Amino acid sequence: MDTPDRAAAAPSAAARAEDSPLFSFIDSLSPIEPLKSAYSASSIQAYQSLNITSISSIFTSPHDNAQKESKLSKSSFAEFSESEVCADESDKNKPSKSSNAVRLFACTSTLTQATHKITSSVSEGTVGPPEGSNNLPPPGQFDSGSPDHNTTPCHGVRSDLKQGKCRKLQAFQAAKTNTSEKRKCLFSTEVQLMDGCQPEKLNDEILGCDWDDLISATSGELIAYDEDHKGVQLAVSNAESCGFLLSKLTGDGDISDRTHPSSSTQTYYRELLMDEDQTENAQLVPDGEKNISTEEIQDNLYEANGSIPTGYKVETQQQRGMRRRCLVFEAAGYSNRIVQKESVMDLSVSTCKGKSPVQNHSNPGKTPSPQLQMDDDCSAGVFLGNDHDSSQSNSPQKKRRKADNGDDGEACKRCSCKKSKCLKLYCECFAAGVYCSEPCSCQGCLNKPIHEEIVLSTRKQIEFRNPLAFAPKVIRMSDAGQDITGEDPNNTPASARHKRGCNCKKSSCLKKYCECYQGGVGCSSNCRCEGCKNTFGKRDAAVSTEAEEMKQGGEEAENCGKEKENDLQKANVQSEDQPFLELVPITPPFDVSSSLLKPPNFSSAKPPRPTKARSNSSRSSSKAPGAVHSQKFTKIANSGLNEEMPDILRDDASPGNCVKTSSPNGKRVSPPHNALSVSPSQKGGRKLILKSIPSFPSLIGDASSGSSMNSSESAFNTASPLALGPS
DNA sequence: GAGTTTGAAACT
DNA sequence: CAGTTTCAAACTC
Repeated sequence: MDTPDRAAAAPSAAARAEDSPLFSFIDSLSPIEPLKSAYSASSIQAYQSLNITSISSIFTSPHDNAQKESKLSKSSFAEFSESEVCADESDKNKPSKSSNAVRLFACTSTLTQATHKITSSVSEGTVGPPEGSNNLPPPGQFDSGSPDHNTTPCHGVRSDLKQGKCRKLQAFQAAKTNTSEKRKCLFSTEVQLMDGCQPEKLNDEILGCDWDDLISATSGELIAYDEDHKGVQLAVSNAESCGFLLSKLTGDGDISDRTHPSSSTQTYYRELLMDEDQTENAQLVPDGEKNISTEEIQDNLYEANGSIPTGYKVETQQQRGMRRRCLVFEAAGYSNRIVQKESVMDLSVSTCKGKSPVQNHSNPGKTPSPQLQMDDDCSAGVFLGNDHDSSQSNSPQKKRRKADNGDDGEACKRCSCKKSKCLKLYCECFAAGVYCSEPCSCQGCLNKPIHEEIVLSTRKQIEFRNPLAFAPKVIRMSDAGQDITGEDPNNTPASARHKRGCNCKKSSCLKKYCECYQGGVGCSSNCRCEGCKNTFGKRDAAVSTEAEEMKQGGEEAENCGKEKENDLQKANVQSEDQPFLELVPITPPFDVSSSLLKPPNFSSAKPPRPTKARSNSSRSSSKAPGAVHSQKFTKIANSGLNEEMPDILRDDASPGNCVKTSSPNGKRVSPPHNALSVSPSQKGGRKLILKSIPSFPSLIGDASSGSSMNSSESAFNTASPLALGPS
């Protein structure tokens, strides 16, 4: 990292963002790194061998985290405090101040400065160069981790954190082969920018405190690399912490001036402490001190973009949005490519939420260049507005910004869970398959990327209990039909249905308590509502209509006919928790169109409910909704999507598909999990339609994850605007 | 903003 | 599987 002859690489790196080490690194941070690698024993061992203290204890700063402290999920406190707080606050467990740590910080510092420089070169005056010869605040400004803050409880290292680290490490390993030299160039150049400040020296001067503590947790993997690549890879592989520090040092601009959180964020932070952690952490975290979650550190990798040349920014924003949105994709092993497509999708489709915090705080006064314009438009803000940073969102400014963006409030509205930890379907975010994000006001949230394992396992459990738990609640066919085919605008919302059906009693399906009404669809026979007055379509009408259809469908295969008849009877007696057989088959195309092809609809609705892309699952396949409602399906398809549907989709369900299905609880039925695979034996239109579901791969059945992933990927591609394009 | 209502989700 | 409880959103004031 201190090779002088590489100094010249910095400008070129700035100019050629795509070739830059950081870019490569970020690019390598695939969220779907194979879990195996993430858990590789070697990685974990290397990490564990470091006797790492927690990140929370590392980045505890009462001042320098105005931007981020409010981002802290309360879970960060709760999680760490409950089981992982180590009472021993002494230094005895701290790793000795290692050269690695020194290098890391030095690297960070240099990177910071270099970034400043690069950024400045991109847009002069946008980000003032760091102040002071070393451009670093005095030790006092780095209260976090300072001896003064040794009272901060040192937390254990979360296993998921380790895994995440290891995963990133793997990613880095994969990427470093091609980019290590470039990184070296970049970072060596950065060293040159330090005006002769030696890393160790810098560390000694600036830290004046236990920065080794700060380093230890996040630099575990880096240290492992340090042997081979010295500080270069150390810094790069520890981009998270580097990013964190970057944001501290540069992203937030002048630390001394910005260390004091805005009142809003501070308030938020304190609310976090008081509301949830007062019983757990309040006494452990003195007022004014702040722990920085690992999640936050992850975020900082992206937030570091604030001081990163524009060329990097878009890419990392995509990554950011990716993380925000692809909760399940990650777990299911979606390819990074797919995820990126999703990101692109977001860019083109998603609502314009608040601009990125990065942009806000890192590019003050920037004169937008054509490119930096790109960052400023809504597409760029989507991701950051969608990410799980909460600090910015909680500022009135940001909220106002969101409101100004014109989208209805619901688009930005998120959960407010208090007790569910956002790990139950009560949580809209969790139910939607997304991580909680800044708009959320949840408490004790575990629905965060950092709690990925918990989230996924919980999802699994819920899915196991109810395979359709995460399926879209409402099938809006009218929008889809209009969007895709441009036909029949008279396709009323009533033609769509709430899949599971509501159970309203007092709301008469006239209020948003009613999911059908909320979804803008009429009630159906699936509903068990009383006194239905759904303006989008009453349940009684739906039932009678379906009854007629049933009768007309007498020529259907015998088994299917029987099923239908039974279904009709059930509907008529209004006592059956009829699975959403009726419309499940059409869900995918409609969802695709409504959520992906029709931005207005997208934005006006709640976070798009992820449709389940069912992959192989004996459970579901054996209980496939079948063709009980094949005629309905056909009718619907003809009315709305016939032109757009593949021939196979227009095919009436074959008798073979007439499988009566039932959910475990009798209320919900899962579409075939293998619907995504285009198997000849699964030629039923339903399954092929499901292929289009832009949804999560089933978490059920890991054994089929491979096929699941593939099929999900296929589904996703189909769902993606990119895939939907003429190409 | 606090309190109430509501119905889905979770639990037993 | 039905009844109950829990939960958070929707709603009202």
